[in-house]
Amino acid sequence: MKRENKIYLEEIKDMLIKKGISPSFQRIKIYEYLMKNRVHPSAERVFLDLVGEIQTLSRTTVYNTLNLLSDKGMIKKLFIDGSFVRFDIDTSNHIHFKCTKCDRIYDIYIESPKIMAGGHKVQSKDIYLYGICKKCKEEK
Amino acid sequence: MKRENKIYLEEIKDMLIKKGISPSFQRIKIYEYLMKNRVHPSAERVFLDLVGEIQTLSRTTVYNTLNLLSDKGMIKKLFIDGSFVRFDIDTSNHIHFKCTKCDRIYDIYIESPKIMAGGHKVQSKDIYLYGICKKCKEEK
DNA sequence: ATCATTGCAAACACTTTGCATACGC
DNA sequence: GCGTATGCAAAGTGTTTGCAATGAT
Repeated sequence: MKRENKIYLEEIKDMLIKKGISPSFQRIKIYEYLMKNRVHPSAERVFLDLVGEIQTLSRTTVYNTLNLLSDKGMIKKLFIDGSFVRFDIDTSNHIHFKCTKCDRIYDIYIESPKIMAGGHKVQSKDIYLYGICKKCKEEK
Repeated sequence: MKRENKIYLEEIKDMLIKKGISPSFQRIKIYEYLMKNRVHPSAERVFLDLVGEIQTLSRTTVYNTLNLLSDKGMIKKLFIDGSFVRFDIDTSNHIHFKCTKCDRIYDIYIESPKIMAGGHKVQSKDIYLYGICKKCKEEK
């Protein structure tokens, strides 16, 4: 178990290096957090959940790291909330559904619709769905 | 010309009343601005462009009005920019393309793709495309 | 010893809130 | 005259920046 985790961390280290990011303790832990908590957390969420374990952690480092990972294409920023950014460790081609009741965000894997953009060169595409999720529907 | 504009303003007045919004001078002018400037402006943009004409206008009123119009479904908030909200007077079903070079936003009218959301109840859908627009491509 | 990363505090940008003034019916 | 809209200033959020201290090689 402990050994498994160690391997995990080594893998993260290698991924960071491969992207040209020096694998500091904080950066590894932040990336690990995103791997283990696939809830599209905000920077604040990452900070609050990690600061217990890493008491000296600062928001600055969290923001810096998340921006760095995003710039290097290791994570993706989601603008699904209007007032703050969420981060997605899954950079593969998928879309998001946000439940307006419980605020959970779900990954939806569909083959992305081909959209003609009237002569503009499309480089990326964000699709956000909003509504009531399965779980909330059933609870109702 | 002047007469035409008058009619315009009367129509806006009626639309506001129909939605249960009392048609104050500022509200009419803000809505009129959005009708005439279909560039998906930010609140700040609306404020800066109108404060020349209406010297006493305040940002508060602009924000209040835009939120009110949005709550009543007369305009739509766009979260295409991450750090600030843009407003779209066209609430019909369409999507947006943002040029990452000139920051212009284009409306794209397509028949909206039907997206299955794994059992969740989808109530609304935002599709944002990013890339280089026709104009910027040609200038290059 | 050098260079990069961290973390604090302050600054920032966008938006909302509290409240007194002014306006419209 | 009464209720509502306005507008100022202040507060609130989420994020970035400047810079000194720390850490890694």
